[in-house]
Amino acid sequence: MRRIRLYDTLSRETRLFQPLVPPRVGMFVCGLTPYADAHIGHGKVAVTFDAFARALRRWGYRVFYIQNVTNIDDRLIATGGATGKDPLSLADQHFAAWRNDMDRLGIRSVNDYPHATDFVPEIVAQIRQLVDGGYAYAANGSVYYDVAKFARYGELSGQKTEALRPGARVEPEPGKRAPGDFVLWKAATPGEPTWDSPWGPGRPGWHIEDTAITVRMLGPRYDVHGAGLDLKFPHHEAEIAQAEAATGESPLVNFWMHVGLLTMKGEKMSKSLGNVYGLHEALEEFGPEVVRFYYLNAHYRSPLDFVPGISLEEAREAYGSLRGASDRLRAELLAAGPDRAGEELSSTEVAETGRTIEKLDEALSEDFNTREAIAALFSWTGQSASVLAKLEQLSSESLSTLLGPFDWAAAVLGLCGGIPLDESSVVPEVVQASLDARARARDRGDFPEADRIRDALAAAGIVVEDHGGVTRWRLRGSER
RNA sequence: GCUGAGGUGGCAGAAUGGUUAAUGCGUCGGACUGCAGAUCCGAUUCCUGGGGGUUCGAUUCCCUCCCUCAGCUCCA
Repeated sequence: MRRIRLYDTLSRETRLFQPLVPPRVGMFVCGLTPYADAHIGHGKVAVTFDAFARALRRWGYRVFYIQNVTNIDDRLIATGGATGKDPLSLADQHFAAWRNDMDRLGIRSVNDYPHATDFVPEIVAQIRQLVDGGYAYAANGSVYYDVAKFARYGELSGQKTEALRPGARVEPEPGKRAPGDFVLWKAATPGEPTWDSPWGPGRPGWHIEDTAITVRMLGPRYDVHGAGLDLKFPHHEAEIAQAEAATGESPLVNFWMHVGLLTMKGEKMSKSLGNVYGLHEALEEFGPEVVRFYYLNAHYRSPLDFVPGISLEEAREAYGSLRGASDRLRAELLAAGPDRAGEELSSTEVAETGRTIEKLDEALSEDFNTREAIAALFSWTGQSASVLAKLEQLSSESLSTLLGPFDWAAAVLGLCGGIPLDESSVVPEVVQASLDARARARDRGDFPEADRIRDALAAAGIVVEDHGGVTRWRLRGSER
């Protein structure tokens, strides 16, 4: 098992990663409230932890990764009410769309998506523990967490409850003992979905589902909790307070991993600002790998500023050269078959390739530095340029060796994988007929006609390139 | 105001108490092309927010100031 160091937000230090029960790793990532479609900020979190889980698994850890779905919540009820839809089926719809986008993004690591409403008995049981333990109190059919009873409340975020800006957005609900207390169980309001509880009909508060789920599925303590930085307070603070008070065990989480937020031209994305860029649109326009590359090309804890019309375009340019090299390599190996004889790599080249793979693992072992790994991939392709330029002379074995770093990238980062060219959508014979016409035009020196044909093909998304005496074509955006 | 994360070349973005501070994009040359693209070769050697301090040596450690973003009970 590889030695990994990880930054933990709670202790504010980078420490050796030691799972509670190696090689198993329990991992929980705050999921979604499916009241709207995923945006590119959600994609960043998803890709970060997808790649992180892939890396751990590559290193021999047995990762159990779950992501919750808050399918009952104020926003769902509000959105449902506005559109005349049942909140639960609204949640199902959006969750289905979310899953489609995540599949397209290449998210493969999540083992399960537990839904809040499937854990109501666990939620009620945990609230009861908190009430019995004196950490929570009932009022007007609701139950609140008494923040003052949990001494470490605020430790994760460095907040002191008494220092919170008074009155800001703290609802001065009747029944609350202190403004900072948060709701565990919300008394029923007519027309909303409700469940029975010892305190009367109602529904779960926002924070409680996570700990009900994790205690049940991962145990009272687990290894990794991930989410966007914006959830640190109050949500994660509440999770700690709930779980640790309910189970009596501490710490709830070994490593808190908070992902730097993605901003839009320097500002937070939000519906009220009207600057939300949908993940679906990004995938449509740039394809999954460019989007993944964009996220992974920065450290996960750094904030990332998204500028429409620039950020993903730059990512496409940068990623294109890596993708191009891996495509050529994979295509050549496919053409060569497994047993082609040919030039062998020098021992230096073999060693460099092996060392590159080692560098990739090392980069991710030090606080999951994907940017460093990508830099190593670029360096290696740069160094190997002369070899990569004469692939048709190499043996199959040499080609396989050279594929090593790209196979690593495919497995862990979800980049530079199998050839995704969707050539079935064009008819090769038709393209070839055009190319033949162009070749005849070039032969007789009619370059305006040759260029007209090339431009027409380009307009259809088919890029024509002359390599020495050979003309090749490919679909534009072969990274898709 | 309080809490947290940041400030690195034209841009994006790593790293480190010590050889020329990665890598990529862009730009500029060259090779190859009818031209272009792709690819290859080379250049872009005076970039670490300001000011102090510790040190033989600071971008890194300490203090201080300035600026940006986020959180302060909807948020990934």
